Amino acid sequence: MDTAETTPADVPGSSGSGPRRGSGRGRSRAGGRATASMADVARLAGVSSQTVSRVSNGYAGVNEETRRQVLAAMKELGYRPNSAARALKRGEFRTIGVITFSLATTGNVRTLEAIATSAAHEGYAVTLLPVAVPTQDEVRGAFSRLEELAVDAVIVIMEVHLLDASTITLPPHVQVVVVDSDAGDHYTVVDTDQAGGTRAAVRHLLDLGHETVWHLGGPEDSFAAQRRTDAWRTALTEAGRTPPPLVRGDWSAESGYRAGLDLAARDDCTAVFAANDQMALGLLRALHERGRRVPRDVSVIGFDDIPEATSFLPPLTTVHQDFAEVGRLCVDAVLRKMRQGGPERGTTLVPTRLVVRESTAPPPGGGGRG
Amino acid sequence: MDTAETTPADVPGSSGSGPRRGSGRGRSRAGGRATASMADVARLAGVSSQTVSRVSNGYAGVNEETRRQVLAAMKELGYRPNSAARALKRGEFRTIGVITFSLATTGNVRTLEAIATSAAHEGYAVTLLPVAVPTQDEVRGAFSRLEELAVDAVIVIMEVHLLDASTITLPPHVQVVVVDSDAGDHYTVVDTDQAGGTRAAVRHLLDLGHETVWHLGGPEDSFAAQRRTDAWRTALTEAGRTPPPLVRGDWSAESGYRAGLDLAARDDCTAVFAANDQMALGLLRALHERGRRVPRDVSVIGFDDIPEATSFLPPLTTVHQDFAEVGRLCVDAVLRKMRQGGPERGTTLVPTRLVVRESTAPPPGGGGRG
DNA sequence: CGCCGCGATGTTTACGCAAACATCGACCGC
DNA sequence: GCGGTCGATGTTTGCGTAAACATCGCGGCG
Repeated sequence: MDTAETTPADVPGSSGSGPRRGSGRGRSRAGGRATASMADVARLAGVSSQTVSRVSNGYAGVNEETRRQVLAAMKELGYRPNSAARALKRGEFRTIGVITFSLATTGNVRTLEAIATSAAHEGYAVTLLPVAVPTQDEVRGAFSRLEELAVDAVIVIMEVHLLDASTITLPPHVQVVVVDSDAGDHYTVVDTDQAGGTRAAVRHLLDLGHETVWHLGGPEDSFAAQRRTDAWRTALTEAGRTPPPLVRGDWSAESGYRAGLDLAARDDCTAVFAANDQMALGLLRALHERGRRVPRDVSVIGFDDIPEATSFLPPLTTVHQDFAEVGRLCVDAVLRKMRQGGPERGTTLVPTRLVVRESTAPPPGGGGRG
Repeated sequence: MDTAETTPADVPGSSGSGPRRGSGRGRSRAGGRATASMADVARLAGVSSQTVSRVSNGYAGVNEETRRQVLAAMKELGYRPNSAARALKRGEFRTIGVITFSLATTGNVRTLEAIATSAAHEGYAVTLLPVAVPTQDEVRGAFSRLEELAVDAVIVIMEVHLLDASTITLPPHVQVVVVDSDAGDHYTVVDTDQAGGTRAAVRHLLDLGHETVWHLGGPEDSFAAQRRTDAWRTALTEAGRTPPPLVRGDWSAESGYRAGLDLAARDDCTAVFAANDQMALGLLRALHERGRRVPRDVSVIGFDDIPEATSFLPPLTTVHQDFAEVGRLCVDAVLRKMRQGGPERGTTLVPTRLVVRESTAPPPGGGGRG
């Protein structure tokens, strides 16, 4: 409407003057006019398309006056660079693929969010690739889909025995960074310092005077869970205590509840370290139902520090993980690898810290050594 | 006529054996060989690149023997179609962009997950576009970034007064579907039946004998929250009850806790409908701290049915939303719009249902009408 | 005074793929 | 047996962009 004066003929895209594409060529998708191309802009601005390209990419060596005209033409036509053509020409997509098995856990989601934000900041888009079932086949399938997909690099957020290098072929130029895995030897890995967090949690309980610490571990096939379990055992052993039998859940609150029912029945259980906050929640419920008060009778520590942890009954002492930092580092690492081309193996650890709230206290008997 | 004999000149695209790309032309990124193109495959298989294309796209009309040879050549060279070239040629990217403000709420995440899964199923990729701050500017920015991005359609998961049609320009061919918004008049909207769920919740409490139902609402700028609040008020009014003053939170458990502290102080408050489960969790804690037992003294209902709701103290009665279905329908709708080109306004509602657990009971006095 | 260099711009070309069209041989029916 | 047809394959072309190279005009300098 504001372009009322514009004579129909001098808006090129549509029939300009020559029989360019007027015939309905191009993709006149869905009844709408196709988008303007550089050539359209060039014609309107009275320059060559190469000059439009130069302006579009912010090159030096374009006369200020010319630049202004081109920009005006772009605006008038609503020109947007065609990213497919760009990608084809440049040989890169400016896109990072993220493969993830589940978005059910806080950690994965927060990491993903941070990745997306960091990537956007760097001018990269993020393509999400969900893997329905975490089987090797599925993962392999995801990777091969990803190859055809328009991505320059991949970040894998996943427990990964599934990531078997021998079965997965990636185009040589696609760099990979893995979160939360044991794949340290073959890949670049970014993770939180789970061992450190676990140690801090166990120490905290021991310092409060507990004889030992029980552990409600995560599923067997999770390396994160395994690492927490290992660290728990080590911390206990180092302190000269005997690790009680391991109790396992599957990350869900429900499984924590079931395990908690057992734990509640044992009088010698005065302190439990749960491998995540959800299970701690279920545990809390079980203990409550069985009349074991927290923290008076039993102390509980979680892992993750989900926002709701402050509202548990009682507010949960837990190990905080900085997922935002993990996401950021992933993007950094993968971009660095892309630019340098180097393999750059090894693991980057993001510190964790213990957040003490109200679910831990000295043991009932004569705790606190006094 | 096959590879070896091919005179350099007769395979134009890449000059047969000349200084093709070996010299580091093309994108010899990261030290690796560039990927094989159709022409490479064609040469190896001794066919034209068009035939390779036909095989690659599963066209009929290719001799079985030829097809086998082409497939073998593809395999040998590790050929992967270049999606940029494909997109350029076809004029579509096979990608759906998802704009979302936050991945902090269960609903958004679950919806996103379902979208990604459905999209993958349809052969579409999902590009994630996070919007840091939910201001109109930010949203507009996201949209314009999205335009340059390689997407054919957009799904917006967002509370959206921010989605002001007048300020947002989209390429005409990019279809939009909105989740969780009031934008019904201007956009295609998919949402859960929040009013229905709310009504069910209020009815349930009334049926148990409560005189009225208090409401812990979500933030003012959320339409989802607003709709739940409206429906609560309506349900109460229809039943001839007087809606008590509205109490507001911000979706977080912490805010539920704060509000709960107030609510706990009122003896006339025997039933609360919280606008989401997180706030209900905080509410539960506040009530517990103040010695008001749930459900004996006060009944509580949430909204969402997050997995942890079963492990609250007590297990939470709540309104279940089928986010997976929402995601699926979004993809369906947006794909349908793309193919038909139609505007197709209107709202699709996914049913919700009340899940009764242990946080609701007749009121303390002489509830249950007897 | 003609040539060089340089800044500004235009022209050509190729990225990889797939429609559109061309070709080519075999087989059919009359 | 010859035009027609059909299945299988090849050739040309162009999508929108940007690198590489070409051109053009101008001012300075030997």
